[in-house]
Amino acid sequence: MLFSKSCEYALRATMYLAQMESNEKVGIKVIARDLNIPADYLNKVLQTLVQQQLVSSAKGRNGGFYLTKNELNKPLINIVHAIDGKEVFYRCGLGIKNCSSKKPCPLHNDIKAYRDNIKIALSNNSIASSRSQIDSGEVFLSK
Amino acid sequence: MLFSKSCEYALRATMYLAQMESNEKVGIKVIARDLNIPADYLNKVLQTLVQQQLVSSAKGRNGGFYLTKNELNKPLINIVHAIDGKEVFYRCGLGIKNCSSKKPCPLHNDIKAYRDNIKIALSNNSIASSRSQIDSGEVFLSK
DNA sequence: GTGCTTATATGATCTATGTCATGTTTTTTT
DNA sequence: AAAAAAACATGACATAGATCATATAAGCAC
Repeated sequence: MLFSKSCEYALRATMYLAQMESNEKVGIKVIARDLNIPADYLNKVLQTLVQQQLVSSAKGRNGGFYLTKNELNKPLINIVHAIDGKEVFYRCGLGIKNCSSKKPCPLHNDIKAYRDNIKIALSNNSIASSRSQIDSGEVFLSK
Repeated sequence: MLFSKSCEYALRATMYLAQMESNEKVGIKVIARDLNIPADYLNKVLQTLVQQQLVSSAKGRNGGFYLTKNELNKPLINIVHAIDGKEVFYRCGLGIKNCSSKKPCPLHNDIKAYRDNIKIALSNNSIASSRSQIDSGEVFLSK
């Protein structure tokens, strides 16, 4: 439970969109079905991403969600920041207010080391970079 | 937010009790004040630990919570298992049902490494082991 | 044994998160 | 221009987690 459910949905949907051909729009129902996520809820999450200009959308017939080239090149961590904020990577694992590297809690170093790891991975990998991994069957977004 | 708040409280309270002299009982109000946790809520959490025989308690005047030698030697991970269950260490970071090492999600490997390490640290360190670190001022449980 | 102090048990309330439902606006098609 | 299809916006509802509150039971001191 590192990320909120909204954030998990956001990451999966974004990676899903990254698999599409450039500018191919996908309707919310299709995304929701493919990823096994409640459509109305995912809709709400994606709206937030659209507002933050991390995902694009088009209304009307044949409309849907899609990623521009510019958006594809943004790091995945932007999605996390948009939904869960930056705090997820810094909050003390024991909930201690003044926990820091100078005054660490007993779990601080272990938790920091590996949270940093995820943070770096999400910062270095663009949204687009997940595409090749998924295409090759190396990793999966659903069964 | 790796652990639930209840679990954070449980870990902190247990480490706190580990600092006491053998068999010294501490009332809930004192623990709650020192750790800056709502007393009634912490009370509930500690009751669970008592039921699971991870913490001991005594009723009546001069009663309170304490740790036996046997309890001091148990690994910290028992606390996590008692409150949050074993699942915390295994649930997919993107909430994908069938995520596994054989069919990993894009974040699987990064998250796995992160959590395994914490799991190992909590498994290898006994409740008592936190005492020396805290005594020496190396780590802290509150400001 | 009486009274006080403490844990124990239970449940009510609050809050945040997640889900569902409805209506509105925009765009395309005919 | 009308109709349909889609995102957009808003709010109601459900659930779980966290907090607060009250009553009960057990043990100690005198």
